[in-house]
Amino acid sequence: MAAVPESHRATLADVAREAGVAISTASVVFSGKTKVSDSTRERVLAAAADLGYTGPDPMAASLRRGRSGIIAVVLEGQLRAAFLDPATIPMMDGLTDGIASLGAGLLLLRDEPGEGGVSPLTTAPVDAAVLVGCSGRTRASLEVLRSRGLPVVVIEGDAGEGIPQITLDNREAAAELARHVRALGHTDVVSVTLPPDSLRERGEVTQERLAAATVEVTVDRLSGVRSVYPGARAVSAAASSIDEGLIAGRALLADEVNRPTAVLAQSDLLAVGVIRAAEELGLRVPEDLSVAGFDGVRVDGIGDHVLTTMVQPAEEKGRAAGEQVARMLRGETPTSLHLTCRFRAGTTTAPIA
Amino acid sequence: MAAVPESHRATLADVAREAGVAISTASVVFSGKTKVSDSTRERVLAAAADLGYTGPDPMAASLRRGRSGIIAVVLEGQLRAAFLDPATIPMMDGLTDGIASLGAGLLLLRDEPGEGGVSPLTTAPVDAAVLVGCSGRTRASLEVLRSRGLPVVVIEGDAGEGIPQITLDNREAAAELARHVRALGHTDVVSVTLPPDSLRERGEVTQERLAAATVEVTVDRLSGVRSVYPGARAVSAAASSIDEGLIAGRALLADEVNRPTAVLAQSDLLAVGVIRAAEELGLRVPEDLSVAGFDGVRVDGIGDHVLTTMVQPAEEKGRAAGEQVARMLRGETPTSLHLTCRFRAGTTTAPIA
DNA sequence: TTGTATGCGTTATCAG
DNA sequence: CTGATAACGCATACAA
Repeated sequence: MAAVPESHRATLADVAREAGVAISTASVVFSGKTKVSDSTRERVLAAAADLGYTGPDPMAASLRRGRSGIIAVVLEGQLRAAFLDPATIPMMDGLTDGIASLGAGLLLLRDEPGEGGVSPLTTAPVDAAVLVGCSGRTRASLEVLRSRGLPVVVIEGDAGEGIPQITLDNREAAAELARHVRALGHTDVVSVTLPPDSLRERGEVTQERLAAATVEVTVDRLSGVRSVYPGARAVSAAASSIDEGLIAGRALLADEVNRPTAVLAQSDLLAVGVIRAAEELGLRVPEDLSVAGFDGVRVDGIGDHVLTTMVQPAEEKGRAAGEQVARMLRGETPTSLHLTCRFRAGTTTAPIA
Repeated sequence: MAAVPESHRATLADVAREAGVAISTASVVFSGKTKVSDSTRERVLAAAADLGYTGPDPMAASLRRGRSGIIAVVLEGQLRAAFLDPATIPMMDGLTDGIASLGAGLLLLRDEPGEGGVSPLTTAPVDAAVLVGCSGRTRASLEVLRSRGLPVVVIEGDAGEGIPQITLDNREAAAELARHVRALGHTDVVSVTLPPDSLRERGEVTQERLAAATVEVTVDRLSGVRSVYPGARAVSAAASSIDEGLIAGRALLADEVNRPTAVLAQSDLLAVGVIRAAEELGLRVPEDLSVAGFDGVRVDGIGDHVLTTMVQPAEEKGRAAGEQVARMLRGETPTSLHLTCRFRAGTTTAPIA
């Protein structure tokens, strides 16, 4: 094998010349789209090896076929923010599977304009895009993508006309959980919610605040709870994390007089935090306090508890999005999907004493 | 704005014709590489808006420029496996920063061959690649990338000749932590390690097992501990998680007779698990047991403890890799970097009683 | 089965 | 400041 000349990488033309065949023939040897005699193939492959040719140039191939083999995943803000949600990773794994039939890769994009002021969304060679949690700026990203004529799928976000989206039955699922708790006899229930808006302030979720809320999932899940417990009290955390749940839990449970008998947390992480707050205060879960979560992701550090929760099909969410992308790329019409969460009985809720 | 014809997206040629200018002129209006009179620019922009032209086609531009604006991040196995390590996300954020000057995006690739048997590594239109945790199959990926003539940077992995790599002073950092503990008077110390190999079995780290270990970081950190505490006992966890630390901690601390006075965990997550195990058994940290971690990432759910640990420059790791990539792309010679961890005194270690 | 001819949509060079 | 022109490297329809 000859050394690779840094100056000029070998091209198909070089290989063809070396092998004494036409460029198209050499091309076909690599794409496999047409039969080629064994002898020719070998000659071509030998020439390729000799020249250090490792296959068609991806950029040239992309231009020619009109496909780059890359799907964009558009997340809000910093990566670390997006990955704070434990459902994100399984979702991405599902997405990877969903687009596996395309042999495509995932391009991680933030929805912020980059250095030069131009968003990578405008300049990235992608075949399609998946928007995750479409709110605020993401809405603008959608416009850009659409105007480029790219297939777009939205996961859990307000997409608008004619854009396939993957949604969760957040409201109904929250209601189911609430009914479970009601069936256990609880009447004094508080909801610990995700941040309702980008302000991310802790505290009571008032009417005003709810009216101005921008995070759909927060609103939906709370609405589900209140369909069972009208007017139920709700306090919001500043983020979805164990520590935030702990803070909310401490505030909630410290007041012995108005202490609820059950807490419905809008995420498993928050629920774990609440449980920990309860334990700190000497309350037993579920004997003294029932706690339910939401998401059904594997939470590290929960120890022996099994959280009562609604399991969301996180991986399925990604896979579905990927499949719709694949369909659109094949020219088929995509469909929106509404996925449902599944109730999981755990050890953290019990009949009221 | 005219409707976008699905049949044929407008091209620069269309815009130029509509605006009555040469293609090259229209091109410069978008690239800004040359002065253009205001009047011409406006005509071109107007024509573009009219035709629904949103800018140069990325694939064509890529081919022409020889740059796709995409950097590959090659991770081992499933995404969820890679993201189990809490240092991964800050690392990715750093990487994003590091390549910001390139205006490039990150393409997530697994190092497994895809559907058709051909790895995306061969066909993805990327300008460079960052390999994370180079072991086993990743080693083969390196070959592929190199033969394509792409710049490659390796983060925490065995890269081989002439490939710039970003490494951590795992051994020395572990030793520093051990010295801290020794200075506190502890003589009975156990190390809870990361998995030494892909078997991921829990249990005593024997001589044989250590000799057959494949995970460099595990070996290095243990070696650092043993440079201070020769022959110190070590038990391995099956993964880096709180729950695994809990399991290891229970096993370690249950035996009252041989109970160590200090535990050096190879990750913060493991350390938190050990602390929890101690608390379960009624041991106070740090009064009855000192526990130190490694990584210095923010661990959710740790409550009020501040872990004594070595803070690894996770974000810096990514940034450094990104910067080296940027350098190589600019034709400059890259350099390998050896980053050092910083000791952070917390509330989980104390002088021996 | 193999070769011929086009053009995918740009950008860079250079002349006007 | 603007325009003509030549690649960039390949994949396909079609002819042989």
